[in-house]
Amino acid sequence: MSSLPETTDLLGGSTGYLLAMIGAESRRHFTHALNTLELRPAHYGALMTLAASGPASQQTLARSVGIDPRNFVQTLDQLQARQLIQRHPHPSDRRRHQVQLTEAGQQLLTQLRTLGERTEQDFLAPLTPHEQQQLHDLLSKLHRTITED
Amino acid sequence: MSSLPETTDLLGGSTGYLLAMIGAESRRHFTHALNTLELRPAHYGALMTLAASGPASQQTLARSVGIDPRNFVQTLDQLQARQLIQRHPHPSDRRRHQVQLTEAGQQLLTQLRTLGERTEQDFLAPLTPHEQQQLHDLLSKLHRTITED
DNA sequence: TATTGTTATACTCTATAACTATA
DNA sequence: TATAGTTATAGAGTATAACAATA
Repeated sequence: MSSLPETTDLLGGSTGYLLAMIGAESRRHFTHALNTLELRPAHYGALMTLAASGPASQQTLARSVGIDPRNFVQTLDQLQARQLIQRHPHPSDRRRHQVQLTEAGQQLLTQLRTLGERTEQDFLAPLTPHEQQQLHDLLSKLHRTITED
Repeated sequence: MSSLPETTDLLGGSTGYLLAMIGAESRRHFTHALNTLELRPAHYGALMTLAASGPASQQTLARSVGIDPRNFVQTLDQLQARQLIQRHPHPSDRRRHQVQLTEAGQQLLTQLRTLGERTEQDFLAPLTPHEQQQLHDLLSKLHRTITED
């Protein structure tokens, strides 16, 4: 399904339900855009987080992206197969793998960033810039409190 | 994974990503609450929409809930097996099934409504009532424009 | 004992193709 | 030719259990 329920339904009265539906739609929108680069959201999250925070262990990275570390192994395998990331042994802890971007991975970042921004602007176009800022602030506040637990 | 990524990550700068993550978390929260009644979100959507709009065809109902009609058949089968809904032949169109709540289904609604409200309030607790209203308005506006296509 | 990475498995959600019976 | 309901199937996302190597 690519379309959301009509506005006449009563479920739309619930903010929680709206949040779940629009969140899913946002993800679909984003997933579709990433398809042009043959990437999925988890790949995007991994690459962007690596770019932002530098080399990290798989556990740290997985938690930052919001993916279960056990399900993250395959995601990294796929990125490694495309030579976008590398796994190195951690200098002092032999259990860990230090994950980092390759040159190819870094080169992809420019495209990834513009694609991300364009896709987001496309999705949020119905809102004014001020409303977009409001939405971002409200979501940030929710996000902050939820993750504080 | 039951926890969202930390606030320090750069993905949180993207409203679209926040939307997708918090939407998923809202759904998890809601799914978990519905578990106490051995129902899933699709069941909840079907029952609440039936209560609001009265008897409807499967197609109409599926679209109102936001589920692909092909995937909706099983959902209705399960509700019917628990005798919460009934399928009747449509009086003038023999292709259609008229779906409606049973008495048991209607009796469940009270629990469903209080559970829905309590769950939503729990999730949105970090926001003030005014902020909750703001969020609802913004999401409604997005929802309306998206479904207008 | 606890943690890192891994494999295997399962369940839900979502998406699509193909069929039937009716219109 | 189009629509309503159905069946079957496949993929992505998510979750859990169990294991080896290491701390």
